[in-house]
Amino acid sequence: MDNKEKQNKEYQILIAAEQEFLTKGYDGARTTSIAKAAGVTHAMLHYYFRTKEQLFERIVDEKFATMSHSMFAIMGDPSLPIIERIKGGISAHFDFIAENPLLPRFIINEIVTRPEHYEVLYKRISLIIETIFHDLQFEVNRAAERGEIERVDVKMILISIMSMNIFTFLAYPFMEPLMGELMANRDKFLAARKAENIETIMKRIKKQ
Amino acid sequence: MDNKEKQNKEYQILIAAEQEFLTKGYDGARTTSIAKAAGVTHAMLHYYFRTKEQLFERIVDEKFATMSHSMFAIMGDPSLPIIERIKGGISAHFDFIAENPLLPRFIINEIVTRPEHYEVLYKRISLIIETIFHDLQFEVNRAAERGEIERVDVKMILISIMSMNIFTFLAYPFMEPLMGELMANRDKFLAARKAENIETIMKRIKKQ
DNA sequence: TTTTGTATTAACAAAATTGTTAAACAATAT
DNA sequence: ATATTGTTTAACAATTTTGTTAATACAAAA
Repeated sequence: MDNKEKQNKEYQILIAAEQEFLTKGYDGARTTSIAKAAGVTHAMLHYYFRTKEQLFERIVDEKFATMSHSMFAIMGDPSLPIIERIKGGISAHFDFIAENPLLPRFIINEIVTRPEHYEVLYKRISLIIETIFHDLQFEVNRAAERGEIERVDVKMILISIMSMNIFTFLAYPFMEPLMGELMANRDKFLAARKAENIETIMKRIKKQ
Repeated sequence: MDNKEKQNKEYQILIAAEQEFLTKGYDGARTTSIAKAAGVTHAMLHYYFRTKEQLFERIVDEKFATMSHSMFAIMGDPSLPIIERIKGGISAHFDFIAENPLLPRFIINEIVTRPEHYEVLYKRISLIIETIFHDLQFEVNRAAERGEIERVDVKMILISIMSMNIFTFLAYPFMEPLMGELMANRDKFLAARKAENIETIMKRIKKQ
């Protein structure tokens, strides 16, 4: 985004819309509120995007693309030994969500409340997921044959990784007031949580 | 709920409201839609509950109570050996969420979008959590001294348990179309997932 | 059987929210 | 300079949604 874009009203509306939709969801968002935050009259919003629905679609598309990227992060670096690769994958995925902490709730709410809209999208993401699965499962099987790790179902491991990484941010506002000292310092907590997630998965796959 | 209650219009409205609020959230819910589902005119809804907000409060109170119960489930049976106790706690917590699969999303959305409403509630839940923590941490420390398990931070373990158990249901509609065979049969998948969560936590706390 | 309180309906009112339009204005090309 | 095109504003329209009210039916108590 160059300087022109920053002053550009259309762009300002997109920025404000992203914030509004991510925090309040489609139903909770108000086009007037978005316009106000963007510093334009609400007629401008309709001029550029016609309807609330169309503006929303723009944000959804971008957010689903972002989510695809987070899937790639979990894949790790294929040139590393499998243990290091999985460690790196967990860490990269965690960092990715940390930079997009509002993303998981947004995606989940969308999918749950309007599943019918996302059939096309599923096909795109399915391909990514299948590729990651096969590649990782192949490496895991080889390492298991060499006796380095346990023979595990990679799909289950990936679900566990996503669960622990994503839930950290999904439930953060809920847990924070409940956990006292443990979460007093956000950065410190997140670092500890990332280490814990890695440790948990490592222990799950390592040979006893 | 006896037969009278089932025919009772006030009760019918509560049933319909619960369904509507849990699936669509406060903003997405419509009082007219609730009234229609309950088989009454929407004036009746206002007659019994005055405002949408008050009707919502009723549902929120009940759901937060349900959530407190889920916390107790995770505590397990204190008369069992620590390993069995934790296994039982994970299993009971998983089953509890399985019976209330819409609960986590509802609670998280509420807390995130209106944190200011819940200060009173936090105090109540904090007490529960603190009690569970101290009791479990005490048992874990004793078992660690006897060399049965690793010395671990129970708060971290509990967060991991909640993450894996809750995320299963939070993201189910999202993962289901992506996972093909693995999730073809819901009951089978849930059983496998529960076993995986228990296995993961056991490996995390067991002495190598 | 009168009275009293509760339940119910239909019509209406108020507010919020999204969306439209005509006219003014600015920028740019011809 | 003027025509053209795109941008902006203010006022308005339509719809949806929540909430109210007056009239009425009904059931229980006095």
